[in-house]
Amino acid sequence: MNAQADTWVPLSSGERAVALEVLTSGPLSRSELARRLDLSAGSLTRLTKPLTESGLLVEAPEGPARSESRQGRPSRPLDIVAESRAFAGFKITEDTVYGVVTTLRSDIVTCRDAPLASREPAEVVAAIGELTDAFARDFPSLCGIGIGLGGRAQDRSVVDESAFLGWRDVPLGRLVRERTGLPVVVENDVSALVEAESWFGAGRGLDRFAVLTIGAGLGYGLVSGGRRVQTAEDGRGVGRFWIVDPSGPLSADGRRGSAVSLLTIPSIRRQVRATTGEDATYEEILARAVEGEPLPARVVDEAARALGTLVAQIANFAMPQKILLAGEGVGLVDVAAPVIEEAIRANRHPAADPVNLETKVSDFHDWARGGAVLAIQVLVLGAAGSGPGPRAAEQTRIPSPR
Amino acid sequence: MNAQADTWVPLSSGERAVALEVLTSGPLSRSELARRLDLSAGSLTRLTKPLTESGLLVEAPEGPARSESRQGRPSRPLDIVAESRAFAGFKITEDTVYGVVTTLRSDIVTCRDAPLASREPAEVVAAIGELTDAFARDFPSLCGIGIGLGGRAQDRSVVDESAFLGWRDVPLGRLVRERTGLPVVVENDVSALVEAESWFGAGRGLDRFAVLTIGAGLGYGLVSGGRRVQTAEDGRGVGRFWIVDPSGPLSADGRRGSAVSLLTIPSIRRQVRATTGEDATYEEILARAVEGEPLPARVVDEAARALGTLVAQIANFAMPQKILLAGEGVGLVDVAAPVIEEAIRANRHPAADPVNLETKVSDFHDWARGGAVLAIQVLVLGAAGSGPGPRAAEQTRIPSPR
DNA sequence: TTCGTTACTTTCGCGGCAGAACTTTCGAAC
DNA sequence: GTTCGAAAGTTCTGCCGCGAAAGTAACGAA
Repeated sequence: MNAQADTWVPLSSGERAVALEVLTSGPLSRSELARRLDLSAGSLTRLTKPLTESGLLVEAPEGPARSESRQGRPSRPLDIVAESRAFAGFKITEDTVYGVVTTLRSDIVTCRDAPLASREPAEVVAAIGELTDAFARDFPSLCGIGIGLGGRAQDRSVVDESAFLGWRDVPLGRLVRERTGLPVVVENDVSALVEAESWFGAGRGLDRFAVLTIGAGLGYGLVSGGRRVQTAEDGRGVGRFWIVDPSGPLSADGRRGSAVSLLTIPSIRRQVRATTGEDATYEEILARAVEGEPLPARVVDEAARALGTLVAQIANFAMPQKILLAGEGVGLVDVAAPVIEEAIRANRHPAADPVNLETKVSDFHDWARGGAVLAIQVLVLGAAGSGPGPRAAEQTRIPSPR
Repeated sequence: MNAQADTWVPLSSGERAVALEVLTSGPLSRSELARRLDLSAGSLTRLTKPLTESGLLVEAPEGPARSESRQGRPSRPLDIVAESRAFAGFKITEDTVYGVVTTLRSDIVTCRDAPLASREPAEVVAAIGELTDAFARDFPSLCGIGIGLGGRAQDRSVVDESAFLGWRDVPLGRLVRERTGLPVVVENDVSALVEAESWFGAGRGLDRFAVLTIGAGLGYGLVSGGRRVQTAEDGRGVGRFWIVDPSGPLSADGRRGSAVSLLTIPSIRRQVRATTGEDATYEEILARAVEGEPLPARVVDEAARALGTLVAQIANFAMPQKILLAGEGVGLVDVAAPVIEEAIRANRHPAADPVNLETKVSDFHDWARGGAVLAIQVLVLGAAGSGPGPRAAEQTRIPSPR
């Protein structure tokens, strides 16, 4: 029952494939698994037996939805005991640490936040430590911590640089590990969100998948071959150099019409403030644009056009099967969908496949959940695996033929 | 010796992996192959033995370059007898069919072209037939035909639509097959070039690889996971809807600053003609821009900026390991490299990895070579395989873990 | 000569897989 | 209710592919 190992690494490659498939794609019968993994029915019996015996998989409680009048012997869906483990995920902002506890499936069980008096590493570690203590009281099965923040992390542990925290080379992973005694993963927040959506969210099972986040800044992540592509600019504030409209508004750093200057929440608020003189929240601006107030409407329209242009460029060049819009700034989509769609149309071939666009409003707890997913990945893959996908060793080689 | 099968399909998966690796990456010793394919030395003996016995692989003649003072037993590189087979590749333009014969390695052995009196399918088939007859006389081992053209092909056989030929639903594959008796593949020319570069050219062995072609039109192709991504807009004249500069010059179809209107050879010539009044060739315009003539220089500069912007967008969003610029219009790179680089810099994060950009001047025979590569692929993979990469069945599934 | 080194071959044994036969459990037809 | 077919799952067998280890071959260096 509780004979689960501390990591899935001892599982054979076939067993791990089964466990991962069940983890990411809900309860699945053995025959369905056989189809998905391209294995014979016999192999599935062999692979699932040790997994059910060790308690990692259980036969699902057979929901009442099984009234589907199918013929033949009813299937026995296998499921993971998602609640058997708990994971803590944190998102660090300028003034608050947001924390969540999730199940193995990354469903959020609890939220709890802590204000930050300062941005000193010690202060942040203390806040995370106290939150973790509280989490561990309620969830003794807590077995991993993932932390997402705006900035870059080396080896998923050391914060290389974080402009908004003013950090350089802070060994956050080690500090939190020493404070809590739990394994810790530190990663850029956008990267964590991309992993989370690729494993458990909108990008589940997709080969090519793109995420664009809109908030205080912009974020972009690409999944190719089922694995997130790592780049040198990850966590360094992407989008300031995506010039959407060379004749657009001039930003503080001397560039015209960058995506950041057109699309981020602070930029939109600044533009409205500059023209109307009054300070309004993002939501107010969107509401006033809907009501037809000309100045906010113009700013929002410009933002929507920029967003549509970006989405079209992503679709044109990266050709993902799906694009996810996330972050606190996606409210724009609700109020300006026609403009966005028009901009996409204007920048994309009419015969092209329609852009598979999904929008997900994310608050800070969703970002924290991304951190928890990293912790889940570490348990499942051992060490710093990144995404279900071809073996790491294959990354740079020519994949096998046919 | 000549006991090669008509297709590699009877080979086992491991054998085909070995043969493909040798085919695309020159002569390789068994131990080097073992490293690349992640197999043991013993397995390599097992896999290579039937391949050498059947004559598909031979021990390389051991070039004199082996003076490398390495210790131990000298390696016996294995090679493919590239000249054992010949392949015909064709590129159809408005007024000419360009033909080449290549080896198994896609090295061009012969070129021969035929003028087209009309664009009627019968005329084109006749021209290809005559060229093939001539090729077959000189190369009795000719065993496949690949045809590239501007347009879309269904099932690699039927020309769906081709605007410049004025064709719709022309069964070109069947017609040429009946005329020549050889297996025929028909494909969009850009797609063929992408396959060729991905297998034998700049994109060899790369997981993510992008190709941008500049000529009478624009072309774009993306390789992800070692396989070319197919899209609905392939062969339908891409780039007319990539708005690079919303305040750019107005094109005939009412759009401003599209990549096509800024970058293609006809557009550049038209712009120069409109401002100077005289008709100049593309090469003349480039030369006059270099000499400092203001009007051509301005047009060329704008084109270079557009190209740099596009390259940056591709790098930003598709994150390929390499971008290849190809086509007849890449002469632009020679005369305006600094402007292109500046535009890339302006549209890309300064901390990002430098764009791995390669330029390849392509004439029509290079396009024809792309067709030949398709024929090679058919021989090697059987039927319509597309690129070395994960098994086709895996395409839509979640790849196996770790 | 001898030794270490590297490339390749041979042999052996194990693990993972498919395939076939079988069991279980359902719906549908009679 | 009985029978049949269909689908899910299990058990068993055989086989193929791989790695591990030992053996052979061909070199350079001491």
